Amino acid sequence: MASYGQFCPVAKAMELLDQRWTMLVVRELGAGSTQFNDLRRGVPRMSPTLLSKRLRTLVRAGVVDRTETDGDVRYRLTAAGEELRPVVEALGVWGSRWIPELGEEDLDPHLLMWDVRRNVVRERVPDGRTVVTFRFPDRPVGVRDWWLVIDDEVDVCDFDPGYEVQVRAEIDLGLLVEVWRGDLDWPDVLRDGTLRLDGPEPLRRAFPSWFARSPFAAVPRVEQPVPR
Amino acid sequence: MASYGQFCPVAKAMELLDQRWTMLVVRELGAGSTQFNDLRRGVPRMSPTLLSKRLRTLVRAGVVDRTETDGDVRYRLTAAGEELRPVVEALGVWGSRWIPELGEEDLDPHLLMWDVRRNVVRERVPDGRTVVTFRFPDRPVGVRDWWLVIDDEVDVCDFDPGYEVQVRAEIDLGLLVEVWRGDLDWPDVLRDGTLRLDGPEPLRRAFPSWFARSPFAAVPRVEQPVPR
DNA sequence: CGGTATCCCCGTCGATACTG
DNA sequence: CAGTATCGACGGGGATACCG
Repeated sequence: MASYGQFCPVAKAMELLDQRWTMLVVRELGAGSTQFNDLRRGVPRMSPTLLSKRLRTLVRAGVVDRTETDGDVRYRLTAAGEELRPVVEALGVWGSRWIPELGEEDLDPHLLMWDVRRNVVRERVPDGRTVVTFRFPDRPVGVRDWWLVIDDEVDVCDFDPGYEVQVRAEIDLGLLVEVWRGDLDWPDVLRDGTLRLDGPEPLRRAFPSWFARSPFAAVPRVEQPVPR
Repeated sequence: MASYGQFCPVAKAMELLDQRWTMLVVRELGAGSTQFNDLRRGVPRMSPTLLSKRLRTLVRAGVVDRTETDGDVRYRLTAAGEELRPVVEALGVWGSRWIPELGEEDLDPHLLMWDVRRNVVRERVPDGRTVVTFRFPDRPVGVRDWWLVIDDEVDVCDFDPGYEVQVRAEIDLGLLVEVWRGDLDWPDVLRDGTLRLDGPEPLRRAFPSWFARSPFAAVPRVEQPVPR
C-alpha cells in the first residue's frame, strides 16, 4: 500500500481503496456475503491468495471484522466499512451512466448467476420448490446451462440437479446481463423473442417478477452517448 | 488498465479509477487546475511522465477534455468528469472520518502551501499587496520558509521575493496541516501559542479569516477513535 | 510552459496446486 | 470450508534527464 505522501483525505482513502479488487470485495461484503467462499463467488477472477490478502488488509484498516467461532469464519463490514456504502454507490452510479459498453470479457456467467441467485424475490415465486433453467445458447458447453433451484434456499448449479423444471429460459448471455444492469427491460427482451420462455403460461407471465435487478438498474442513463 | 472481467458498474468504474494517482488528478481538476504544471503542484510526488500518461487515459475515457489553442494547453473535466464529484466527495468524507492519523511522509509543505494559496479569501485580505510568511520551525532549511504574496493574484514562493512582510506566522508543519484538514481550529492553535503571529494587531486578528480550509474540514469526525 | 525519453527495479498479481 | 504455498513474469511506476 504505497503512500501518496499527501495529507488530503481523498489521498489517504485511496491509499487503501485503489488497490486492485479492494472495492469489489467491499461491494460483496456490502451485498451481504460473509463467508470466504461466498466472497469468492462475487469476485470469481480473483485468486484466493489475493482475496485472503485483501481481507487481511481491510481488517487491519478497520474496515472489516473477522470473527471465528467454532471454526465458522465470518467477514463483516465494521462501522467504517458500512460508511463506504456512499463510495460504492457513487462509483456504481457513475459506472452505470458513463461506462455503458461492456467487453466480451466482462460477460461472466458465473457472476451473473450468482447475482441472479442473490436477488431472487422469494415471496413472488410459488411456494415449494421451483426450478428454473437458464440457457445461454451463445456460450460453450459447461457454462451454457444453469439450474436455479428455488426452495427454502436458492441454489445455483451448472449441472442438472435432477429436479423437474418448471420454466426454461433461453437468451444470449450479454442480453441477460443488460437486463440485469438495467440497460434493457424484461418487456424489451420478451417482446422481440430475444428471451424465450418455456413452461406453463402463468409461470412464464410471473417469471420476470421473480428476479430483482442490479441495485444500479434504476440509475438514469445518459441520453446522448459520449461521442468518441 | 486490467479488466476485472465483470459487468458490474462498480467494477467497470474501478478499472479506470483504481489506477494509482488517477483520483487525485481528478480531484485537482475538480479543484480548478487546468494547466499541466498546476496539476503537478497538486500531485507533487507524481512524475510528469505518469501525469501525462494518466491524463491521456482520462481523455480517452471521456473524463477529461484537452484543448490546445495557440500553444495554450488546458485540461478540463467533461460532463462525465464533473459527475465524478460525488465519488471524490464520498472518498474525502470517508477519509476524513476514518483515516485521521497522518504519517510524517504525508506532511508535504509544497502541497500545503499550494492548498493555502488556492484558498485565500481575497476579499477578506486588505486591498493592495499583502505579504505573509509561514515558517515551519520543525522543517529543514529550504522548505522551512514560505512567502505568500497576496495581490491581484496570489503567489507562493519558497524564497524571499523582497517585499515588505505584513504578517509572519510560525507553526509546526503538522499542526498547520491539522488546521487545514479541520482536525484543529485556528483558536485552538492561537490560544496555546502553537501558532505565533507577528505583525500589526488588526492584521493578526484578521489573519485566520483570510484562509479557507479544506473542503472536508467541516466533515463531522468520529467520536470514538477506532480501537486498533 | 508542457511535456518526452530512458532505464531499471521491485512488488504485484495471476496461475496453479495443495492442505487441515 | 478456509485458506496456504510457490513461482514466475511483467509492467507499473519511480527517478532522472532532457527537449521544443
